Amino acid sequence: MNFTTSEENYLKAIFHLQEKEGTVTTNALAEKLQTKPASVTDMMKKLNSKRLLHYKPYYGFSLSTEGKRIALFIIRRHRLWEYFLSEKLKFDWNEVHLLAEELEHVSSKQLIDRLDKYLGYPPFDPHGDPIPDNKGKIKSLNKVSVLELPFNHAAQVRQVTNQSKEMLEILEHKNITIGTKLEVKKHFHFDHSVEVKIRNTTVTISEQLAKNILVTYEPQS
Amino acid sequence: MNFTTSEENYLKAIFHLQEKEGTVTTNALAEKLQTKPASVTDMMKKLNSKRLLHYKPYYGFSLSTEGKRIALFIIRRHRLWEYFLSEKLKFDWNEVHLLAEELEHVSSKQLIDRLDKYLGYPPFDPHGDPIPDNKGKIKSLNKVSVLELPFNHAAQVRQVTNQSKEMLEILEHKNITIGTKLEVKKHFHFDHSVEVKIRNTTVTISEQLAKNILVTYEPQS
DNA sequence: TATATTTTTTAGGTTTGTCTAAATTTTAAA
DNA sequence: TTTAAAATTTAGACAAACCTAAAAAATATA
Repeated sequence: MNFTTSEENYLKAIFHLQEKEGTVTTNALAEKLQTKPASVTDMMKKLNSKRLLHYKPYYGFSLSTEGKRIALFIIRRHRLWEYFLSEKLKFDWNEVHLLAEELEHVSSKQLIDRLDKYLGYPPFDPHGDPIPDNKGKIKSLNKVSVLELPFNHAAQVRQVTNQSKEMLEILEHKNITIGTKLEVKKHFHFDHSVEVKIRNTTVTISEQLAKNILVTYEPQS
Repeated sequence: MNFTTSEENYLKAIFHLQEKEGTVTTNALAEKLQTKPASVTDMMKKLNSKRLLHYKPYYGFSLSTEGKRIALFIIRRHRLWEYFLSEKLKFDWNEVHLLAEELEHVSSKQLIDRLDKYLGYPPFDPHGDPIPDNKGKIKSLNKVSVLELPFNHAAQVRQVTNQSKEMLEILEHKNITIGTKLEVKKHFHFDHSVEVKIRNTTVTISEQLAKNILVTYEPQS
């Protein structure tokens, strides 16, 4: 089955909202897709008739198994292109999203599988988000914020939950990016700031910042 | 200015027909784009009003300077993606066209310029067709068919004008592909077949085949 | 619980790119 | 040069994906 760009964008948006908020409402979806609630309702009827979601007027909607499966493949395409743009074409990891948004709708399975192979089957995209494999499976990591990280554990930055300009500015200044390795050394109880060791230097990070930096680490066995 | 996928396909098709046949007719364009003459007329009006072509009802049409400029950029995108698919993702050079047809409509100039750089500024695509540079300039080669090639000149296969299944079959069998180096040794007057040296072996090629294989060579200085 | 507010849907309209069938113009043939 | 055939355009419709304004349903508030 083939889907239009618009259908794909709806499926992807529903998937993300479902994942993040638990539920999806007509208004939230309209907001996310920069469109009007009435247009969302139109599309819900269409996707419902294609059995990609469960929908009852006024009762809300959610992706069907098939809808989820397709959303995961769209996300796979998106994240592989993001990886390509960042790794091969040397785009900054915060520039790749919009371009991948367009490339993801080229849907040849063979193309994507070969791209995957060419890139060396990367499990995570440049933002630290997992890339579904060619069966739609995602390798999920146990991510915690720097705030929750225990002392003296080697950890690696995986994701930045707030991507405002201000946030990116401070990250750039402190030279923290996806993949950066760090270790928490100390908590200051006065303002809840955190002292962190990065590449043999020590920096202090505010509570707000620490909260928005997600890392992975190996819990002591 | 930004154009729809449909507009871009029309511009590209007109450019190719103009180049190959000299003129473009409504029917020929409809045939090429697998659509109906009435639809072509509709689009001609639209492109005319955008000043991308010169159009007078019943009198025919041709690309304006601006239309040509844009067509060349679309062709640039198409051929760079073809090169990428063939060179990096290891698709066969006769499989890349359809995929490039989709990728070419992702129109970010920055993306294409970086792709170009990443690929090493290739001047020719896997079919031997020239890739316009980032100013729309194409490096044109003096191509001749194997039939017209003088004796004992090292030449290189650049293009195959007939791409039927039958043609590709015989090329594959004889191990001739874009980039293959060859030299003409002899003409047989009886059936106009040509004896050609390829990689230290000698093969005979029929007149029809020789006519459809275009090569470049350095004329004796 | 009745009323006000918010959310969602319906009704009807627009644009883009397509179509078929009919009309018009050009070109070819008698 | 008149007629027949072919090419092209016009007229009117349709599907997809939007929109606005109004109606209906659900939720929150007095």
